[in-house]
Amino acid sequence: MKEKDFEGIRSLPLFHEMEEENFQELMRVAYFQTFPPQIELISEGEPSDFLHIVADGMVELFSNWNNRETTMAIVRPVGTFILAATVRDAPYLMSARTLEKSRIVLLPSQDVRAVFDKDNAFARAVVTELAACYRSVIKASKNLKLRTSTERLANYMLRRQELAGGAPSFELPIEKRKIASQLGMTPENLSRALRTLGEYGLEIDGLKVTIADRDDLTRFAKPTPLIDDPGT
Amino acid sequence: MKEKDFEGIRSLPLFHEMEEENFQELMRVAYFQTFPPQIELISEGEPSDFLHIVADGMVELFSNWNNRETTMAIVRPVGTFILAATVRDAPYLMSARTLEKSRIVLLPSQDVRAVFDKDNAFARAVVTELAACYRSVIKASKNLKLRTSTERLANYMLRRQELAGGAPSFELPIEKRKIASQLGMTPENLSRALRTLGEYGLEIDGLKVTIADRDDLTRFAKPTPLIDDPGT
DNA sequence: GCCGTTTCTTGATCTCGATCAAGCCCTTGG
DNA sequence: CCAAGGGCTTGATCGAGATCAAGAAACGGC
Repeated sequence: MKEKDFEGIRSLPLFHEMEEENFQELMRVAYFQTFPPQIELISEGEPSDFLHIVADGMVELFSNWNNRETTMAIVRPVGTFILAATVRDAPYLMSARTLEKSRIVLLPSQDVRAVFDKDNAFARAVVTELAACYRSVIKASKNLKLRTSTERLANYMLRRQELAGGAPSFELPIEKRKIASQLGMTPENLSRALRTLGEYGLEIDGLKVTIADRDDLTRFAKPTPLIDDPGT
Repeated sequence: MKEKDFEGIRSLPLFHEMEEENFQELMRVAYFQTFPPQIELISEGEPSDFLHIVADGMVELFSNWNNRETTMAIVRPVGTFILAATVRDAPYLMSARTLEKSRIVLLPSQDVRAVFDKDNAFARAVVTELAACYRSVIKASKNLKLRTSTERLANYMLRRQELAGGAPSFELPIEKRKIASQLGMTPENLSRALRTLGEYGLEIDGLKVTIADRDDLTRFAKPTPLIDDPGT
């Protein structure tokens, strides 16, 4: 079981170029754990003892303030989270919970920092990864500040369609309330915004979305790589 | 003139620990330029040819979409910007303009990447800096999603007071319209929110702010290091 | 298969914030 | 000194989104 995970982790850009010896060392000290759904893995404010890797399942990153809560991101296999806190040895800024049964790999932060110090390829990969994380949050921030909720939803749907392979019909990956929270809106509002997007050829039935005319929706959504492209 | 700047730059965490030789190399290939106010230094979407350092003056980072514009951050001496784009060799996600007469140091991105590859101390510093940038954007995002505009303003004022040394009276560093845009609100709304904060002991006259009772304002603002602390 | 829970939806209402418009004040340049 | 322009404030109105409430649909557990 562990060996299967090794491959997946090794294939991540973050671990792909590092020395085999150092990779093995990290795997040796790693904890492999399976969690049921709805388990809070970490809480914001706690010291960052582990770098987390989602080997299987799905994890939600969220934050609280003054009895309000918001979803910051969803992490899917194979992805990592809390890299920045690990690097800086600072408290977590977000909490994390499993959304479904998930297999999580925990790398002790101090070991990650130790390998970082002696493995240049790994150090480079950490920098590249962090820069990517930074840019994706900047994009999320632009999305929030420059667009209305319906515009955010339209672009979200276009992106989901791409990730699903481009077919006119596809399934939403998470419940709508989480999508709403991620997009900075209420579930009620999401419902209404979906009806609004019907005017631009978007049909929804449960979690199944059908985009009749992509061009039509695109004209409304006005996507730009400087906000919507996950890679660059 | 240049030598004076050297010290300021060298004192930055980003450049402080690197080899003197490599630092000198970077300074040798750097461009030192003074710009008048309101000059657009870079535009989002352009390739990232230079890492920028604000040696003197003030620079606004902003973004546009669909005829809307928002202020993302203000960079003050001595601070850098566009580090993530430089590292990834990816297009700028934000534009930048001078707000006042500013002296800017431009480091060619490829030289920065070259030094990064051979100087471990610099590489480590880049990672630390990027992690800090990432965390500050996450905080900004939480601020936007979890708070109302008046709550954001109250916390902004508390932070400004700290940065000004803690005295009851202090001056705002930029025009209110920029503050409004940074906080994700309109100038009109900022004006009204300031009046609202009067109920909690905040007085404003032009750019001069007086906080009569910090505890009172704090009870309303409910600041938390997980959103408002710039350092951690 | 049924019950209880939770999510989703829809409608009504309200609040926050945006927009539009006008007047004031300050700065800047002639 | 005056005129022009821009930033700031204030009021009125509008619109987006939040909240409250209730019913419908989906899901999970026994």
